Amino acid sequence: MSGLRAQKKADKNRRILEAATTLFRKVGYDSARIEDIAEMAGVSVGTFYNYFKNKGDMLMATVSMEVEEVLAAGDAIIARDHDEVAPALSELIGKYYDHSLTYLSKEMWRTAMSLSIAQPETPFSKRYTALDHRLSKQVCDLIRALQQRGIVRSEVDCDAVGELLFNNVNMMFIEFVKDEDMDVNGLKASVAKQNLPVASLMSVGAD
Amino acid sequence: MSGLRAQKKADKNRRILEAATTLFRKVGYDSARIEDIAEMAGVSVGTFYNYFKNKGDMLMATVSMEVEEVLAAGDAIIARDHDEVAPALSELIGKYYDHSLTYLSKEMWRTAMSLSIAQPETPFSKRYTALDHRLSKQVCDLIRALQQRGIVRSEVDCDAVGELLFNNVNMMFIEFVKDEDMDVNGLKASVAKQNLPVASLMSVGAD
DNA sequence: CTCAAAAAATGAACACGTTCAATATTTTTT
DNA sequence: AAAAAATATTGAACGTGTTCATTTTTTGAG
Repeated sequence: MSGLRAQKKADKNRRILEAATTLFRKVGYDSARIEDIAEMAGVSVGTFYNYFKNKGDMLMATVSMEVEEVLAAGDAIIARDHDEVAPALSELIGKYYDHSLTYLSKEMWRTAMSLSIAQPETPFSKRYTALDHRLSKQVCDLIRALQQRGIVRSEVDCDAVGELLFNNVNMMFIEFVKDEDMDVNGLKASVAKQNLPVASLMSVGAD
Repeated sequence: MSGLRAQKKADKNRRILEAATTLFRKVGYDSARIEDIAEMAGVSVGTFYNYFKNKGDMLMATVSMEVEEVLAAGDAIIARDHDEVAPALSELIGKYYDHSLTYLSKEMWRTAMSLSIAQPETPFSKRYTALDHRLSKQVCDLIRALQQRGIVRSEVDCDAVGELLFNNVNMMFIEFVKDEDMDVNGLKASVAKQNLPVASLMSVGAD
């Protein structure tokens, strides 16, 4: 039975991941020492590094799950009928923000973003950046869908506006995770206010 | 002569700062060890920490100088006459980008941004964020100036649009410093493309 | 079943940012 | 000018992420 080794491996992988996410949420990313994670998972420090490239890589599993779910939810929103630009945008962006703290704490987001900027050549950063681009593309897709339904002016460059809006969404999210006192509703309100002029200018009918 | 101590202090401060920036640019931020910086400055490691709170704080002096200069240049641009939105925006943003690598390398920017996100409660992060806000406000000021000259539609919310545009500028700058192969001209072209629809929609006269 | 080769686990050792008790220097007081 | 107080310097020691030579476990062929 050659499955013994494979099963042990899968089991340890799961135990380490569980221990890490538990500790990250309980004591924070920085204070969760590899030694503690390894002990809680019932393995040695060396084994931890056998399963994960480094401490930061542990986060990516969680970030990835988070973003994949929100992308799926976003597709469902785009598929629906919308008759105004601003509410459609608010719904998609609101979904991003509402979902954001499901698996990750603000501190975990900060760490993930920080790592992806600090070491852009690592697999971690490349995966993070790829997820970001898929989100950006989704906002572009929404604008394009609205344009095809005749809600957005036909001369508007959907990709240009979509990227612009998403970059704002992203930057505001950075401000959000940097400020422990800021809540999701405040964030959504700020972004809605920023989007409004662009949304109304690009709408058909309004002038 | 009570100036002996003060003069020594100023001298050491300068020597440490010089050594650090030299090494950061020569071998990169991560590879520049405190021990090396201290040795090059002719002081002990302990003394380094007497003058600077930590390694990251060394960067802030440089970042601060960089941004202060660009803010001054930006004010001069805003004061000038403009008759179109897009070129005015491009000029201000182009100045930001052109100036950005004067004192800091891409790696130093990445480190600074990364630190400011990872530890938002530190003085480092607070200073960085404050500089960011002043830049954001400057973009708002430009839009407002254009509006007062009758170039931007009167119903446009200048702060909303300004923040949106600046957040895009900022996010694109993050992409820029994450990619060693991207040059300033490519960056400027991308941002100009993103700005164009908004610039033309908000212009008086165009529809 | 035995045993050699492959795979996995281990924890001591290392690197580097940071701290701090001890020491040295400068300034002030008398 | 001597002593006391204030300030500055020092480098060994510490904490924590990461590496790697060694040991243990698993596998499959003979």
